[in-house]
Amino acid sequence: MPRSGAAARARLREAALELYRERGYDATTTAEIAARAGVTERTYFRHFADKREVLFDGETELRDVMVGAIASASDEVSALSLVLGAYTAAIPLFVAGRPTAERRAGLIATTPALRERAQSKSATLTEALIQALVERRVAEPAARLAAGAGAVVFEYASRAWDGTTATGLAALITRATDELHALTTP
Amino acid sequence: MPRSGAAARARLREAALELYRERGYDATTTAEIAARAGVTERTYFRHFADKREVLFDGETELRDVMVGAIASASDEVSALSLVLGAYTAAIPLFVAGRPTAERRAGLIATTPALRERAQSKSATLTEALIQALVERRVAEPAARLAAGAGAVVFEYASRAWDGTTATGLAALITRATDELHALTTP
DNA sequence: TGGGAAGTGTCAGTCACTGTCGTCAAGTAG
DNA sequence: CTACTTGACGACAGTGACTGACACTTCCCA
Repeated sequence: MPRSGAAARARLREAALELYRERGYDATTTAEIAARAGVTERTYFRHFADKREVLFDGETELRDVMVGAIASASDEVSALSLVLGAYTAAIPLFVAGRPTAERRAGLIATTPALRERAQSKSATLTEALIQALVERRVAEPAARLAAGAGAVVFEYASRAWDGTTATGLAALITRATDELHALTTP
Repeated sequence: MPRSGAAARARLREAALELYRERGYDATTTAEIAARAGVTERTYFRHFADKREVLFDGETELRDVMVGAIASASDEVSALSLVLGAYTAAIPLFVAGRPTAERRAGLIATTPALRERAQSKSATLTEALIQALVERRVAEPAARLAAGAGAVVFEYASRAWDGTTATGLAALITRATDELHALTTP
């Protein structure tokens, strides 16, 4: 293998996060990001598809872990359990990524273009989970409902999470599921 | 009042939908849309914020109807009932918009940029419903869970809908809620 | 030691989107 | 009927995101 390019990619990630936070997303250009990372603008676009994508690197790893969790789960569990198990399996990734996630959170929340991309990412993730469920012979409509419900439950649980212990988040997930169950009871 | 501009806006909507379907979203320029509508590119951007937004005109009307349904609902109903009632109140809009919605559906599904915008729109709608619930003294965390669950339920129901009768969709919504209840039962 | 794969720089070009200014249509007040 | 106001529109220049093509370099492997 020739030059890896991983170092430049990491510098681009860090440079973009810094600049977006310093001057705001709209006020920074991709050329400035590239300059701070010591590369050309053209190289930026070889690593990231567009101006937003640089903030969402590593999503494929998350997806692989969760899809793998569904594929390798034991039989005889409900569709929702598979989905929630996938989110639980991903908790270590969330704990590890907490420091940078915190720096990104406010930025994404206050920038419409980035919020849009974040929503798209989680929708794509849900779609991947549906696909994984279907490959486990779960009927597609049921898979969609389970994956959607799992996403809502996880988002609800992670909002109440203090970000420290993995077991804390796991407990919040089961509690959120109970609340959803209660909510749908007539 | 001077010239209304509503006619030009409608022509732009129709021209964009036609061109996007004929040549694809990426292969059509905003200048071409404007030309077919008989206006300037600059006028296009006075009516629509960007190249995608032209396909999502009329979302504010949907939001107003649903928020209004929550605000004017009778007391003593659960948060989820409020949300599902809002979707039910919007069914006539879905029935009326069916013809154009069908032309947009395939286009949006096959164009990543448009899918992203569509997801963003439904997320914004969910956010508006949360706000409406909070103004009815529903606690914010519970409001988020109810609005999220309602969105999942509605999306699940509308997928199974044949698009003809309003009562059919209403029945599918209650059935989807039952299935979600069953799904969360341990 | 040569050769090929992958990363990068350079340059030209397209197109989405914006600021600004002048003009014109359509109401309204006098 | 005239003058004035209010928005919609056209014309034009400009910025910046993103792409295609080509040349060059670096590193690994045969």
